[in-house]
Amino acid sequence: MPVINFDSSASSGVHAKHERRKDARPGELLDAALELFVEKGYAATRVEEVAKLAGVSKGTLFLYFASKEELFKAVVRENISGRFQEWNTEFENFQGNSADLLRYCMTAWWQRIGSTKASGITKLMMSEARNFPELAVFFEHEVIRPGKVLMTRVLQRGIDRGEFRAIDMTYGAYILLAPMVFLAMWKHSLGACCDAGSQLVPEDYIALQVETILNGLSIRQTPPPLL
Amino acid sequence: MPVINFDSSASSGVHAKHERRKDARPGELLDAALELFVEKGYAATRVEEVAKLAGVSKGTLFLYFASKEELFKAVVRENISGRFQEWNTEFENFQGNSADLLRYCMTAWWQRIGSTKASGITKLMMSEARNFPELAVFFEHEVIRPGKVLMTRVLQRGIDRGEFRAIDMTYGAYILLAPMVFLAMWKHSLGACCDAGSQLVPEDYIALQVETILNGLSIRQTPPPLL
Amino acid sequence: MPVINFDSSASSGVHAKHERRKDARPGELLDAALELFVEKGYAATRVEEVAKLAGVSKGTLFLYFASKEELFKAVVRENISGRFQEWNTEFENFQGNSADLLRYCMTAWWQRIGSTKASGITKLMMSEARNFPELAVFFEHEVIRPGKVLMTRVLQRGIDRGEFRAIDMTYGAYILLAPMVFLAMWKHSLGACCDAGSQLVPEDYIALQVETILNGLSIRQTPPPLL
Amino acid sequence: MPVINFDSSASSGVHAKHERRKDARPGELLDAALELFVEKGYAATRVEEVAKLAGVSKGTLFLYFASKEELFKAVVRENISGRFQEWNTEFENFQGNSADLLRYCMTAWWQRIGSTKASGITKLMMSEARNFPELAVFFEHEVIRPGKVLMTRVLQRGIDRGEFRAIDMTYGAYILLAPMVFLAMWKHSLGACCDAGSQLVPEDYIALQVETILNGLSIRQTPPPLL
DNA sequence: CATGAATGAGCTTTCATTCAT
DNA sequence: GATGAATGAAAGCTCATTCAT
Repeated sequence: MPVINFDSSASSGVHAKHERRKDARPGELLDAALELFVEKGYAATRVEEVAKLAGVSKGTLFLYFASKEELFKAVVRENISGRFQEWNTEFENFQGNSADLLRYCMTAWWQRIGSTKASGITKLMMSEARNFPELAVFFEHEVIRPGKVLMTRVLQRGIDRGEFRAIDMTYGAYILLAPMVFLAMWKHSLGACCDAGSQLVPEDYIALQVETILNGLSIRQTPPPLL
Repeated sequence: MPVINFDSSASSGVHAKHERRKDARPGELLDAALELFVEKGYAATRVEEVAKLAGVSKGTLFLYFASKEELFKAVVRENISGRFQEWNTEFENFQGNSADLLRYCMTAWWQRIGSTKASGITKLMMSEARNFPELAVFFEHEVIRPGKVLMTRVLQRGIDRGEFRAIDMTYGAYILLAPMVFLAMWKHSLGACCDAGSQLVPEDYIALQVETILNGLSIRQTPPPLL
Repeated sequence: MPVINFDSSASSGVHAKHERRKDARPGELLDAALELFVEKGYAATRVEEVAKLAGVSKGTLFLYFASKEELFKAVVRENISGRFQEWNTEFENFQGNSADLLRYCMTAWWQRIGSTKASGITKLMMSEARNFPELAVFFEHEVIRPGKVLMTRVLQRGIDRGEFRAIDMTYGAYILLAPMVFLAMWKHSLGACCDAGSQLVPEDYIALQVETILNGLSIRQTPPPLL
Repeated sequence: MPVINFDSSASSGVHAKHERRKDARPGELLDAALELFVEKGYAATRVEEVAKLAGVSKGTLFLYFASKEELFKAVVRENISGRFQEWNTEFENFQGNSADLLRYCMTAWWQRIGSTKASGITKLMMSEARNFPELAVFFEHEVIRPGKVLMTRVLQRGIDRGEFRAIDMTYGAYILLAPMVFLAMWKHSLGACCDAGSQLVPEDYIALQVETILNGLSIRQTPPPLL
């Protein structure tokens, strides 16, 4: 049995593994999976690499996650979709005016998602949705839809309170989503490998987008006629 | 690396099609590759499919392009080129006010890029840049940078003429780029495979974004204080 | 090979069940293994399923049986045993004519073997004997040979008493064995998964086979000339 | 490139394969597949082994057969189901009496199927149908059903011409099928690995079964009363 | 005694690339 | 030039078996 063990002076010649605690396994695997999915994308990430990064064997990964697809879904649930409840609560308890709420939304998004690996998941889904329709449907249900609902409620709150002008709510949410999704994409694509990336300071970009949007939603403005 | 570059033989950016059968081969392969790369992305496109769509055998493809990667580079070279010269000229000759110019920019982008396969290349580059750093640099130089310059000039024109308020020009261009890139991504990802996609009518989305941006750039607005 | 053989501890062929919890373990494992081996065959049965059905962990199974193969052998040892003694006694005590004896044989076979899990072992052995030559030899000695002997005695009784015509006894037993083995196979293969299976009512099939065989063994018939 | 080539004094160091004619490939693969499927069963046969036996690589097999399942289906079509047309024609053109027809059927079956590897396919299907339901359905449609129809027609011909007594046709075909299927099973299971196997001379077994069945179908016999 | 987390060889299938024709 | 048969290194996933607890 030519097993080479670098870890320790294992008592016997036979494999001496089983070294870690089982409770931590799923979390370690999810961390490793997030890391690699964000770095390489879904298709290009090998489950064996995920396992290796988590310090376990290929088989162990499948002990905790039934398939690569389920692993990915768990990563999404862990890092994104599970948080909407908290965010909805924050929204409902928010006391300030709607401009401040909108500012808070976007800066909080940056701090909690945009600046973390979680934003890489958004990038990944936009990149690979077409080749993995089941994942796309899952992501749409778990992330896009609740995200759109929340953004719509933020805008509607402003309109209802007379703070924002009444825009078409069909696409209203995209006014807020587009800058965030763009930033997530940018950060994990061109921004991650070109000099150009260093030219975009996310906090400043967010601040500019927020203020322009707020100005754009201002009720004091008579909108110019369409083309 | 026996890479054949067709740019040199084509006098202008718009290359001549429908030449004699033999000489048309590489062009047909590039067309087929564009079609499939846009539809499925780089990694998920199989060279055999490209060859079949071009009506040749797999072996023939490798006669013209040393590898899948070289094929991809050739596609980018062929399709992303001197369009900015034309657009810069249009910009310089534009007679109307800056609001109309901005409207024109975004609707023209949709008609010429967003609604065509060209937007698929943008999507693909944002998706796979990290796995192809060389291509990312190439794309940044050839597309992103001139695009940013043009958008910046549009905004600066408005500020200089007293039509837009003076915003920070470092990231100003992204106010216009983010909605366009987001739309290109959306169209080729979640919009292409989820029900949610059918809810986004590009022309309406563009119109709302334009008007909100214009309102946001309005000088009549005293911006609300930052958080 | 720490193989545990429970045959020696069981006084007779019918072993005592429902002992104390601890001692019942191996028996529960054997029952579960019989169930699953019959249902899915040897190769397709997973040891984890056997353990789960027996209500123990995978590790426990390997505590009692050195390997999957040893488990299988134990199942065969446990379930194929001294039934022939009983049957031979029944044969010797049978009072009626040989046609009725033959009828009795085949209907009793169906009731005691054909319609029970025991027929699944016959099916499994016929299916996987080639991959387990040792087991095949064992099965031939313990089951096939005594069965053939018994069938031969039934036929010989009829011939000796002038009830059946004198056929070649070398293969005579197969006239009775073939329909039974075919039914056992059919029931556990195509009959278990195709519509065709529902068309075969075992009792009717047996009845028709019996009567045709009896007619075929009739002495009143001048056999037609061979080809 | 440590490729070892024993076949020839290959001109260069790079792999020198492509040595065989392409038209023979599918046939060679089907032969190899038949060989191994019959020897080891469906599940236990590795496609790589099939390829190796055919003298090609794993990838080449998938060039001709989309999957292991399709390979198996092709083997069945090649060796069994494609022959029913011929057999039906033989049946329709048969001029002799029905006893001779029945004799001809079973001896021809032995010569063409029973004594060849094709009988191994029947054994395989009876063994693994339950674990591969799709294959079972396929086999039922392609082999079992037409076989049953043909056997039924043989019996019906005899009854219609007043040569056989009128038995229940629901299971009549099984009177002929059971001895043949039993023989196929026996030959490829216990008969292939036990001494017992050598005791069964197929031609004699077939002859005895045929004559007993013919006698059993005789109209001159008043059937004994059922139990 | 009993557990079940962990292993890793092995399976079917894919696909960029090669090269004799 | 052009072909397409052939390759073989991976990939995702399974499961009998081990062993620290």
